Amino acid sequence: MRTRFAPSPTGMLHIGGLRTALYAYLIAKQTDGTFILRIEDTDQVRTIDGAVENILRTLHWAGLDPDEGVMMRDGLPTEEGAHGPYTQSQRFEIYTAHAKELIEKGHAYYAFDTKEDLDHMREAESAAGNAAPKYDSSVRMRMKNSLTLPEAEWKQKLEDNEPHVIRMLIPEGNVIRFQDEIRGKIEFKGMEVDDQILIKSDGFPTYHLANVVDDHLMDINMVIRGEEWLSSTPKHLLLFEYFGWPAPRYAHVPLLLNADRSKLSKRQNDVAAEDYIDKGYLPETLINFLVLLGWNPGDTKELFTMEELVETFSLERVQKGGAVFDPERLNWFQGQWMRNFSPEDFAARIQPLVAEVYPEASSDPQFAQRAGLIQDRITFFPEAPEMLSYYYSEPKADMELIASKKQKLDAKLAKEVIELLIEKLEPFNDWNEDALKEFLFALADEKELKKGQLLWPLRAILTGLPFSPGAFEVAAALGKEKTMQRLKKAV
RNA sequence: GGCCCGUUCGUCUAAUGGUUAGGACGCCAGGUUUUCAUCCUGGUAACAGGGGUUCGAUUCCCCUACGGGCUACCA
Repeated sequence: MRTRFAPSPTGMLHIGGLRTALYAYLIAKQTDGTFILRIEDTDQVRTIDGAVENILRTLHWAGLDPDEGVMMRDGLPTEEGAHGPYTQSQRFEIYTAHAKELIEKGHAYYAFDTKEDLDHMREAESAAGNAAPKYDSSVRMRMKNSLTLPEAEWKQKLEDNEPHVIRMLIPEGNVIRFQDEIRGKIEFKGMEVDDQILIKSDGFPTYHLANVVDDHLMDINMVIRGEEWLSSTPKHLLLFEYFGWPAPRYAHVPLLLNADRSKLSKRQNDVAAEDYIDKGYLPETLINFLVLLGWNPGDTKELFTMEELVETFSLERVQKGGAVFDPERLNWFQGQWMRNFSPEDFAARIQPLVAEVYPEASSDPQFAQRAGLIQDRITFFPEAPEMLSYYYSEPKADMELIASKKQKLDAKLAKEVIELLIEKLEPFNDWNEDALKEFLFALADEKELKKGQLLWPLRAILTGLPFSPGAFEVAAALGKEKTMQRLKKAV
């Protein structure tokens, strides 16, 4: 399969776009095919500087590097492949030539209507009770175009460079049927659409023309795109027919929705993939979460690597209805993937982050062991520095933290406990987690203290944090010297 | 308004012409635990409604409702 992802460089990559790209990527990969990236920048007004770079960076982060088309090389966008250029603004002449071909074949025509002409037309149609005024056979003959103007006249207008567009001639009462890979049979009875503009007055093609021409010229045989394109598919199919080209197969993927089931929007959610990168989500998390928003493997497996997805993904198992984007579930996947790292990988990933705050961490021989204690406790890498702060800086444990209502521990008792700990630990030398545990449990029993009454102050003093790995673990990892120092300082 | 698409627990979803309608997230309860988290056990909760077809429909058909998309010289 040759699939493509064809975003417009109008801003950050949308999370729904990322999912569409993922599906297209998976279909290409599982057929040893080609995943192509094409840039659809035919709207010169909405095109934003840097958007292409952002899209490429995000796709790379997600593991969806294109095989062909626009891609990143040495940090700069470039193009590779035999079907280029892959940026539509560089294919200007191709579209013009194809539009002219359609005119010659009688499937398209020049129109010279101004914005005002069209406004008047719509007003008149509304007044006449036509709720959906269209530029079709019912009004076509009253407008200023090469279908109605004498040939000499419209040719003169062209010569005079009078502003004009090229419109596609939509036949009446046509029935278009096609097979959608996800939805099955789709039927449009009577094409109730405008004579679509193919070339705008600025000479650029519209989506419809550029998309069809490029999908053909780039040998795309499977178009995977959002559901919002379903209604325009008849126009595209008609265009393929006009050109005499075989049409690709189409798969329209369901939309991503807000909690209230409206189309996923900025107002209610973060919609840019970059927002999730910035928050610290792993690429594995986002890919895993997104692929299951609209697809399922047919069994109860939920955790998938990209390799596994390439194996098992299929369009037949893609859902027809839209899927609500549920951040809670996203977070669950994040937890799963965080815990999925081997302890070595986990330590290697967080070490640079911790070292940014505590340079000492980069050469800490005990780093791996210390990191291992927090793997189950953090959901995002950026939480790591704080969770390890007490190894590299003096914690601030005030009495407010040390005394704990929940542990039935007031300031007075806390003080006594600390003194007891100092007294008993001073001569204790078997300084490892298990031995400390055994020793301190026995001590609590002996003094008729609840375990929490003994251990909470120890943990609080050693870490200065309300939540952290356990007291024995930290004491062992910290070493006897530092442990005793901190206890003494707390009194 | 018109055209098109859709509808199973709150959410992501499975399955089936006959099932106690399954799993996961969340939530609740319990267990492990010095805290938090992890982990373990259990619980809560769904076939949009109405007609058909059928011995039997959540499943097939029709209608309705609801939701969504499109209806631009945006993609």
